[in-house]
Amino acid sequence: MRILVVEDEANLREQLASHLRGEGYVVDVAVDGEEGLYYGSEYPVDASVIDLGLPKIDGVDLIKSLRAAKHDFPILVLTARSHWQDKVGGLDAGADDYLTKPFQMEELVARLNALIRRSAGHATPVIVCAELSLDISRKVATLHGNPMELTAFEYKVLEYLMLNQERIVSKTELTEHLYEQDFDRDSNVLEVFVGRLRKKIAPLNLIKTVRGQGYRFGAASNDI
Amino acid sequence: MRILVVEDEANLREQLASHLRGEGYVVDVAVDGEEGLYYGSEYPVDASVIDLGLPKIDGVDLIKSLRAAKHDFPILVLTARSHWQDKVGGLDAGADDYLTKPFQMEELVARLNALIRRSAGHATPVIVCAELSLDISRKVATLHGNPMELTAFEYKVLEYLMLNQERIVSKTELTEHLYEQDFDRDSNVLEVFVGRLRKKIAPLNLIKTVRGQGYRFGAASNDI
DNA sequence: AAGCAACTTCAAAACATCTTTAAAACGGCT
DNA sequence: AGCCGTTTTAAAGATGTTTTGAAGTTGCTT
Repeated sequence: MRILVVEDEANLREQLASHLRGEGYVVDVAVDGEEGLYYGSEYPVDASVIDLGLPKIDGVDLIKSLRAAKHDFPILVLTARSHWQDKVGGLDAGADDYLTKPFQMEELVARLNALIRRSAGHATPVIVCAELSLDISRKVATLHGNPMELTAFEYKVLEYLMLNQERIVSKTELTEHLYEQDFDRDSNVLEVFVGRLRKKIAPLNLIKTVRGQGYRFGAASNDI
Repeated sequence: MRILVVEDEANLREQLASHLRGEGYVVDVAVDGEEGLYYGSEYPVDASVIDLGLPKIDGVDLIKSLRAAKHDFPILVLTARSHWQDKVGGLDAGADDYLTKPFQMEELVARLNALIRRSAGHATPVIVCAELSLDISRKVATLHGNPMELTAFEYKVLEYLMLNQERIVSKTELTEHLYEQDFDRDSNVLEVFVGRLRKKIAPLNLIKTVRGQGYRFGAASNDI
């Protein structure tokens, strides 16, 4: 999952970036509203953390611009406690949630997780498909009731596919959401991971290949 | 479908070309306005992506020249965000849509798809003919309500025929729009594909042969 | 009936995807 | 820091599907 962080204060920015990377997210960082708008338009971000007090373009204006440009990824705004009233402006502009500084990283991660999950159309933190279920908040997959042994990357691939189930997800889309930008276009890593996932969830045939287009996760037997 | 890309910046040009090819388009690339005018006049392009800031002939002038030469394929212009006012000049010159840089490839592809479809005279993304319907945006054909299993090329042929339904489409026209320029003139590939399509949509007789001229797609029983 | 255009069938070539393997990178540990 | 086990990546070969070329058949048209 790709997160855009827009924060001018260097310290907090680095802390956010490194913590989110540690959680397994791909992170783009922007130091001001202008850069934020650029990254938001250029990359397929899944969610964003935006500080309201920003140079060049103010946080509220950034959110308005992003929404005007039809970018509908979830936005979590950060406000200083002394300006907590600002949050109303942020939510009005199109943000989805807010957090007043200072805050706990755990809480930010939890909220971000929830936002991403809901924006993919899942109300609950557990996605179930046949005998396989995925607990997004705990980052655990369960097969036939037993927790699966997945590596970090296997989990990420499975999570992305399950969050977008029944939809064809191209390899390009997967790499864009799961890797930092400089990624070798003609590598076969994803095929290897899909292969491993298939082996682990066998005999369930939940990950279908749509030749020339990508993969589609789902229990549906009929093609699309 | 044949797309003309006119973009001077090498990086973006290659990205555009490879992404569009990945989407199944035939792509001609031009590095400046002069080349753009040449390709636009020489090849039967279905749509074009033109950057406004171009060497030799400026994007706006290129569009004017193309329109003056009665080329009426849809044009999508790209403008830098800092010169967003340019888009007005582009649209005035005869462009059909615009996108400010930076943008996401998915959006460009979606807009291009819509432009091509509308220029063929279809307002909605789903073309229906008898029991057969084609969803251009999802690239899926449906027969009697069931999704059809079409290979990439079968789909392309069907799409071209359905977009130009009731009109006689020659084999030359099909090859020019569906293949890169170096194509063996006396191959019978198209006959093979039309044969396969007919078999798959049988018993519907929607693809008629007009001997000596080409194929005509449509439910109409009377000849033209 | 001859000539030509279009159709059908089949197999080779080209291509995308999958599998396997091993090397490289990483993380935790002393 | 250096070692060891694990995870990720690269590479190469196997498999399966799609596309193409070729040869033969059908069937209009004159």
